[in-house]
Amino acid sequence: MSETVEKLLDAAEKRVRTGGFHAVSFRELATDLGIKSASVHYHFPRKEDLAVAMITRYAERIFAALEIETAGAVDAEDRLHALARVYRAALTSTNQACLCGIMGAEALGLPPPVRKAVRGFLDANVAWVADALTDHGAAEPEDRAAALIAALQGAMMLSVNLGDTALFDRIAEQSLTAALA
Amino acid sequence: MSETVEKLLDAAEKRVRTGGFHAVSFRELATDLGIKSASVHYHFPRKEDLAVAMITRYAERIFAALEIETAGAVDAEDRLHALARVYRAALTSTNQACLCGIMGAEALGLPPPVRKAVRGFLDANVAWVADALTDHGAAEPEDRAAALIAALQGAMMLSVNLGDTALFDRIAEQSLTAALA
DNA sequence: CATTAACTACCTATCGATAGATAGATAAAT
DNA sequence: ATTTATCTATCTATCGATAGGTAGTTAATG
Repeated sequence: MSETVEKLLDAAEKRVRTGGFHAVSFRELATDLGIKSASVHYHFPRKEDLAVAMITRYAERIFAALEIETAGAVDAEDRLHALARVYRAALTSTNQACLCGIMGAEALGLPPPVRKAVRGFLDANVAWVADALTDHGAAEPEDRAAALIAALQGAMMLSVNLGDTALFDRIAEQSLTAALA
Repeated sequence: MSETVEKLLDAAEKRVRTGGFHAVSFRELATDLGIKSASVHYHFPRKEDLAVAMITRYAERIFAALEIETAGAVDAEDRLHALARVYRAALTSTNQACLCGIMGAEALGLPPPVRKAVRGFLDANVAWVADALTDHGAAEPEDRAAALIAALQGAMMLSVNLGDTALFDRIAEQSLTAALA
């Protein structure tokens, strides 16, 4: 992936996480990089191409971070705490919620390929947690996993809106305990 | 409130809950009602005026529904179940998530008055739950209330994205149990 | 009662800005 | 010579917003 593409995805992600998919324009991204909007179209013909690439990269980054954070983790509790740390890092680094939490909120208004990519990310997250909970011997691991992801995504949204980053940690702690009970 | 204003707010709410604040235009709303966009500006000079009115009406509707659903409810469990029913009705009536959950996701890109209104709604919801949990004698009722609202909001987002409305119910049941534990 | 004033709810017409997108040229690198 | 990455220039469509006008209703005044 070229440097320009990386910078474009950086700029786009920042803007989407600020105001959503429809709050981003090719001209703004071009200005961010000091190029022309036509040049952005060279790298991403349509806006949905940009969005899908952005989500793909985001997903890879999150799961790579999960890989690192779970190094040496054996039991489900450690693995879920690793997940909370990864989510927390995504939240606190820029004080913005999860990219796919935000695009998930506007899902019904997204171009189908973008919506599909968002769903893929959310599905993969739920499956990852369900895996851990299955190892833990929890009852109905799929539903518990969905509940945990919902709580963490909601916690990010709430923390941003109430201007209380630490709130995420307090919610995460409760939700993890509930998931493992 | 005039009939036209009501219809405008209906149309706007439907569209915001589909794609967010930035996915709504005065022209589309005008077309929905069979009038001209200039006439929409007559009722709501700026877009943020429309959004704030929409949130205000939404909040009133939700809290009125809560009032009805909690009729006769004494203990916290019944009151929280009433909350879940109200949220569920908001979700299943149009298969769209909470208006303020969606606008909360794009909070950082909203005009300040709109962001403030969204925050007010979320704050009021947390406070309502905290009230019930305080009566219930729960430890740290504020944090538990925030966790429940986060879970319910996240559950709506997840249910819409995964195309599984019943998932909301399963997450809500778990979250309510955790909040009351 | 008749007239005037004010108000409501729309209209036509238009503004400058911006949206996503495309064609074709240019210059450098492989 | 081909590919890559950018440019200039432009297109159509739409954006939020404003100015100014027109019926129809209501309220106040003489």
